Amino acid sequence: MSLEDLEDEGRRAKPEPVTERAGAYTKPTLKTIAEMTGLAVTTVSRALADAPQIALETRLRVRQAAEQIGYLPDRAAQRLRTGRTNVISLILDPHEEILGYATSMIRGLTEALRRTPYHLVVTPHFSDTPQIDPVRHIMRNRMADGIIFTRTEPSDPRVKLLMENNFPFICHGRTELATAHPYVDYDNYGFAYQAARKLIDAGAKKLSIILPPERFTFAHHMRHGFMTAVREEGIGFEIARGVTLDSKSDDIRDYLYHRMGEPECPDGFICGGEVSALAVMAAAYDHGLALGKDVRLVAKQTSGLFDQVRPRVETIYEDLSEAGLLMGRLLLKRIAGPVPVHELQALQTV
Amino acid sequence: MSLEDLEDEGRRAKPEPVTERAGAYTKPTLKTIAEMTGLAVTTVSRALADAPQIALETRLRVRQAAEQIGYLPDRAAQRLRTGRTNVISLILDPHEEILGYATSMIRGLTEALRRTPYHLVVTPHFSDTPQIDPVRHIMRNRMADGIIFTRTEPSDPRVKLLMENNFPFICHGRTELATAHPYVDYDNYGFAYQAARKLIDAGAKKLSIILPPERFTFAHHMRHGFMTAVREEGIGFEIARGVTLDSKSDDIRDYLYHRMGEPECPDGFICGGEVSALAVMAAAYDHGLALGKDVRLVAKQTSGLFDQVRPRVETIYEDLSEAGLLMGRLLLKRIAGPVPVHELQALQTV
DNA sequence: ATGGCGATTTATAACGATATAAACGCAGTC
DNA sequence: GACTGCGTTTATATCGTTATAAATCGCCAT
Repeated sequence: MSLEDLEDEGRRAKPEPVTERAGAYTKPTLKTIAEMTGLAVTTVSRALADAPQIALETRLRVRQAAEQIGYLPDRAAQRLRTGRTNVISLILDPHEEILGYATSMIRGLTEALRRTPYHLVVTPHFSDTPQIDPVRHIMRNRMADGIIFTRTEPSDPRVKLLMENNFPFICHGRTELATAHPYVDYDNYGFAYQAARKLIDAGAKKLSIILPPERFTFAHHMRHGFMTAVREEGIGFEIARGVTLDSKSDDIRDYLYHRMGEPECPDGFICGGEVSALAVMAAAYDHGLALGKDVRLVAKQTSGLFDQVRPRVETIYEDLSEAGLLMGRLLLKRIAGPVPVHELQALQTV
Repeated sequence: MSLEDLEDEGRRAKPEPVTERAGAYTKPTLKTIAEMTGLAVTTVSRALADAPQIALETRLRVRQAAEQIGYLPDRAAQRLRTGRTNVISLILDPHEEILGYATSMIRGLTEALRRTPYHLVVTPHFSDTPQIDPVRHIMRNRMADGIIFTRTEPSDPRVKLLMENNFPFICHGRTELATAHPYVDYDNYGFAYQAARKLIDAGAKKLSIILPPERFTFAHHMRHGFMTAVREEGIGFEIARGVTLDSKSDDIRDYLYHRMGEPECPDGFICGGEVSALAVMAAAYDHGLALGKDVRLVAKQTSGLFDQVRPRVETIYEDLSEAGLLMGRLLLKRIAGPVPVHELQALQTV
């Protein structure tokens, strides 16, 4: 159905074109349908909501009329009246350079929101203000029906605030709070554990891991998995000092280059991110060290990037797109009504 | 100011707590301020709009009261009344795997929208429906005040539709339409031209370029820049057949691997994307060809990725974050009022 | 006929903001 | 004292939707 058809329908429906400018396209509303069918606006509204008090025949007639003129409810009006926004807010730190991290998640989220009335609004969180500000803002001003955020901390104030106010949300990552809360997380313990075992199996004698910043819960998970593996094997290890996965990639490379020139340097590296893995490779290359022989590497893979990286690097995959999908689905479920918390938790395994 | 303070203010303002549940936080509205100041709702509205008919003293008093209770206008109500949505819609194809492409642009966009009342809404366009659908939908249902989209085509129907309806938009990339339209674009002609010259200067004897899909305008620009350079130098060349920058990276690598095993293979490659550049490197590696000696490469860089890639690769930078910033600024300017089209065009130079 | 009942439809008010036109108070003028 | 004009404030209506209560209808029992 073309735009022109719709205009025609709109005009035909209005018997008295009083103030209507010729050719002006007027958006169909409930009133339009009411005039078409000779019913009251209220009836049309109820009919479209499929209320059982409205005669079945009327409901069908109304639905048909609505379809004919391509009626879509006005979101602003619905929102004003009902208080529901039909918006899911994704809080993103636009300074995060994390390669494709957000993109993958957005892909999964939009997939989950497909064919629902929900829109995805990206709410930036600029790091010069407290993390909790956008959350408070969204809650206080009813900017969304649900919130999604990432980079969860052990005693994350955002989680506390949202739980206290019973506001629907899903976060990427877990807290260490006593009360259970909704989340989608990746098993970073398992990642680090498996990565360490792979390196050991391949013959590495001393392991090193570059961790996320300490303030994030998943840094602890990774460390724990790493420590468990090295302790089990009684192998040498160290944890990269002064740099994290959030450091500028040049800084990571500089650190590694420096470290590789020192005695007792590790020969097995674990990287929780693709860019830092490339930095390891660059540092080794600049030292003339052979990857897979002098130095070994296991990286977390979140995109197709490492399929093209040579020499080939062992990777463990984290599906961020699926994480987004899960977060979207769980959030919609939570918004629809009260759900036991454990049904709103998902852990992606290695 | 804490949430509790706000509640207190809210209650203090209401002299008769009739239906108000104790402790329930009620969002401040114009009415709240009206009751606080003893003015009419209309006056408060006009005062906050800084209308000159309202006495300066009143304006100040109202503004102070608003600040005190942390008043923020209800977007749904404003939208319903004024028809303005305060929303910028970014149309994204969530199936695009383009690494960080969207993220960079979103970063720039959110920066441009910062401290404005505008929100960024990501509108997915699933490739199983016509490209124009989301545009039409946004226009017909007034879902946004302005639209941003990417991957512009020579006679892009989206541009036509938006121009016909005088709807504010900026697209990333240009059309070849007769009528000028707003855009932000990167000089891909210059990119390909410079890339070719770099390769020739480095001693390459036969050049190859991997182009974007033909339907996008920037594919033509790239080809043109490429052809101009090779013609000027009278050097051998070819254009990758059967694969584009949108192909799966494995397919690109397979194509290149195959090509590198044939006679008269190019020894200089131009890649308009980071993943495809890695694919070139992988193919060369798998053949045992030395990069920078047997095979040369110039890549377009849109992230910090290639700073860590070894051996070092010559790159030309495209600032997508800046593109997003520009698009945001220009769109806001356009929304604010009519602007000559040439003031809404920006070309990022190489 | 009268009342009551179930099934269906409708009128009214409200959400929170703003555009429009009207009203108000107070000066100065005739 | 009535009139005009100015600066300021306010009442009213409206955007499109929906929750609530009220109204209408036919039909059956009284």
